Amino acid sequence: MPELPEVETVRRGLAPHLTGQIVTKVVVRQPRLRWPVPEELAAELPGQTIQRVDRRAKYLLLRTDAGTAIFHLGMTGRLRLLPTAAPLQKHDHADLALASGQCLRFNDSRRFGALLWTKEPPERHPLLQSLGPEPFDAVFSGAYLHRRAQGRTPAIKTFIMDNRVVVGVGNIYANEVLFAAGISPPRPTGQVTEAECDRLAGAIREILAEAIRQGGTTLRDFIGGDGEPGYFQRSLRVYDRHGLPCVACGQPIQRCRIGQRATYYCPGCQR
DNA sequence: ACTGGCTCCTGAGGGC
DNA sequence: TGCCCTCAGGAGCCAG
Repeated sequence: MPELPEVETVRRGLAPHLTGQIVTKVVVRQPRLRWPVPEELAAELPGQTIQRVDRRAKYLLLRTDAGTAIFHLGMTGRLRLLPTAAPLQKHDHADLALASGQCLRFNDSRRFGALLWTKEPPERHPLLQSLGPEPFDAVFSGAYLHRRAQGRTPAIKTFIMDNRVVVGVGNIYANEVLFAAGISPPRPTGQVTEAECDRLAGAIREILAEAIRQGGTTLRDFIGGDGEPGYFQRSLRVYDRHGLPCVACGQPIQRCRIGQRATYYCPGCQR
């Protein structure tokens, strides 16, 4: 399940292979993804040179002079560079064929992902325009979080997963970050102190940065297409550890649901 | 302006 | 062994 670190890992893996490449053809086999794949993509992208491969939140942006292709990997999306003639597998929904003879192939079993096309600057796309800061932006800080948190009653966990507040914190990392910061997930957002917001902002940056660093070690798997990174499995301290002893104090990890999401925490370490 | 709940989809895993 | 049910999850969307 790609979270921000995996999307960044995919971007870093793909960028050197895609930058400067000419897209020769777009093949869409299954246009019914999270949103329909726009017909303009296959009409307007071929012939264009990919100038840059960027990331905003969990969106990958392939910029050309005519427009930008936007990928979202959803839950199960995979992007791989393969020979154009590589045999198709189940759920191979789209190919961007390149002048090099390779193709960028999008596979997504659950179809929560997306492939879009915009002629406007992608920052103005409806899906991107109301996104909050990147966790590594200078404007993202404990003071920023604390200011945004004022007067909010829902759980702090829901708050940090809100893309309008900060991007890139999915369910797994929300659990891990709150454990690292020593904050109980159901705490009403407005009750979290400025000192706690400082810890929270720091934990978000550190845990995502560490995950990106570890994701880098599995870069070749993405490109080769025969594996996916398992880095987060090794580092998880609360997620999916229901009933197991807390790594810090030994108390059993508790599980509950917040906003329809599985939530794990240590009642001893998190207040 | 907020906020909680629903929804898309498929595959894994548990229970019987 | 096999079937059925539940669950998982990103994030837009809508109703209250």
